Amino acid sequence: MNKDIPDDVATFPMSVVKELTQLTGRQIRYYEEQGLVKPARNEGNRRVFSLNDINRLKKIKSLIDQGINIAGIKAMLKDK
Amino acid sequence: MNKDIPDDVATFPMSVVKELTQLTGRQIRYYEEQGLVKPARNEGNRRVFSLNDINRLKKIKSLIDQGINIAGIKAMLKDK
DNA sequence: TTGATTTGTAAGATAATCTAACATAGTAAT
DNA sequence: ATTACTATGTTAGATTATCTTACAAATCAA
Repeated sequence: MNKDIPDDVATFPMSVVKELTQLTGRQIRYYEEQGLVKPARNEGNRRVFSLNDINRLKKIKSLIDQGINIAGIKAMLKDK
Repeated sequence: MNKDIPDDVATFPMSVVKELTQLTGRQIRYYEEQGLVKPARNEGNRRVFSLNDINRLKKIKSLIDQGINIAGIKAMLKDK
């Protein structure tokens, strides 16, 4: 009945992503700084995340929880 | 591969809902005041919308564009 | 014309997010 | 053990987003 929102369309603000991923804002920004995620920005320079971004962050969170460091995660997520 | 977000979970901020529905903030707040939508609120009293909310607003927008007034829309959307 | 409906706009307050900087615990290397 | 690096926390100050309330204006109905 409805058109849903594609996985690559950025619609989620930081607050929601923090809840959904169980990551802190600091962590999310750091992972972006490390090139692990590249959330879009709105006109006011606020980050806006897609479902793809969120799933990627969940994956990162999982790997972090397994004790894998950023270098390892970079290697594992080098592709899509 | 991914768990998506259920239609009734509130994750969208005003800014995104305005874009997705082509409604103004004023309109959205007015429709809420008229009982046509009931978005959730976060801890800071900001509105947070679910996909169901957005689809309902799109329906309202469509009816408004057809020249139907609030009373008419209320009648038509009285049920779920 | 009068009154109600619907939306715009503005003001002032509060919340959310941003960047940059410094602090710190943990890990690895020397 | 000391040093250096990694990953995250915390704080500060600035900027953006959203909230409520009020008043204005346009539209529609009586």
